[in-house]
Amino acid sequence: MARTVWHGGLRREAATVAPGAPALYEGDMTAKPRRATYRHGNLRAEALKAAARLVAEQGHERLSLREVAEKVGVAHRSLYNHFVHREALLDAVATEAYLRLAESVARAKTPEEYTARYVRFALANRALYALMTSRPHATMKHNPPLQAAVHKVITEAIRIFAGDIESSIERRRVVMKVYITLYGGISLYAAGVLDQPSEKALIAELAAMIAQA
Amino acid sequence: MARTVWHGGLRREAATVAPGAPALYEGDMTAKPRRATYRHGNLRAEALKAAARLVAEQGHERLSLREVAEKVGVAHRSLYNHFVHREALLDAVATEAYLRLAESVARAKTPEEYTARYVRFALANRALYALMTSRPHATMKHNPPLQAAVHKVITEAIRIFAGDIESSIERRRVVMKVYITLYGGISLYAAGVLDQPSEKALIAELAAMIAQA
DNA sequence: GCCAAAAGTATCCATTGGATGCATATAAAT
DNA sequence: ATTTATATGCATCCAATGGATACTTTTGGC
Repeated sequence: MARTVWHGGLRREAATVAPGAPALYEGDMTAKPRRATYRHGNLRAEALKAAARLVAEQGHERLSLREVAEKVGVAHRSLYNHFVHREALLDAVATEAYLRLAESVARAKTPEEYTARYVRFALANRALYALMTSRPHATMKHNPPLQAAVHKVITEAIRIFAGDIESSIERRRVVMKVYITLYGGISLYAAGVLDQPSEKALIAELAAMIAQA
Repeated sequence: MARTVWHGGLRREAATVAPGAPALYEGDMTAKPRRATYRHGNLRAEALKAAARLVAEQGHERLSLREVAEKVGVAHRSLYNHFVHREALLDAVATEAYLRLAESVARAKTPEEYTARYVRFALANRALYALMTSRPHATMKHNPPLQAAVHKVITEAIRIFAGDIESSIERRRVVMKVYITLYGGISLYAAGVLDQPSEKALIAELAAMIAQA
């Protein structure tokens, strides 16, 4: 068995500091853009931001912890102090995105406006939307912040689409219809299957589908 | 820039053989459980079968070429003789799945039956369905076999749902509605978001949504 | 029979997520 | 003001993966 120990792109200068060494971080600030302070200060938030941008650029499947770490200037392992694993980081990114979406749809006053806001958010942030909808349902059940964020979006849908419906069972049915249509429509459109002439036309079409019956 | 893209079962460049090498493969048959024959015989087909099973078991994201190779008893690199890369293998698996689905829906005689067959296939083969719908649209455009397989499924939908519609534009609209509803409904149901009482109820609900207007 | 292509194999590479163990900065307790 | 705990950061290691290169063995057509 080959024990090939591959030391990635390791370029460290030999000298590791001996135990009990004097002043650390003295003069070798040349090697890497070492941060001024040992503590980062706000790693979690900045990592989240960097991750969100990377997801938007390359899709969540391609997000690598190491790339995120490099962007914010820390060792990749440091991220584990704030996120138990890669999926947790993605969950956190998704949570923030849901909150932004909720904020937008909360301003809707009509079914058409909700539809428009939802669709526009999804299409303006396709990779992010793909991430949001990719979170396994099982995961959500054990991630209160994420669950709460999703709930906000749904709450607004209930307010708009089923506010005056008595039967709770019927209310449920309506909301289901809303999301089946929105999710299906956006997915197919984003995938290029629906070569609709425009985003506007898509919105109109989906709003019409939802309005039926 | 080369616009090659399908890479179906195509073979790469010739493998210039260097002369006069010392004979390996002589006496050290002890090391690994070498297959009886050097040639596998039907590697492509068997790899496809193994891959399909693995996808069904663990989802397409987790499929590893090495695992597939091990299942069929070859070196992982051998798969590259039949599939240019991992994605091509997944495309091939998806293609076969689409053909099976097409075969099923082709037997449908009514809209309700089409819906039922489509939904049942998707839910009985969730991971496979996820794979099928995950193929990037751009990929499909350059993969004739996959494209053809998808087309068969759609053709049957046209026959069933829009057979007697004159306007081609209206026909398109109807088919779009069918897939928006089916895809959205199945995705949400499979994700656990729609806690419908049963598959049967889901089918009825989706069929009703499609039938409207 | 010869030989080029087809179909395998071993081996290497870069990159990744994650585990371990240690170092250090800051807040809390003394 | 020390001491101590804990949160946060780092270097290093590891196994796995997709892919590249180079080589060997079959096989089918001549």
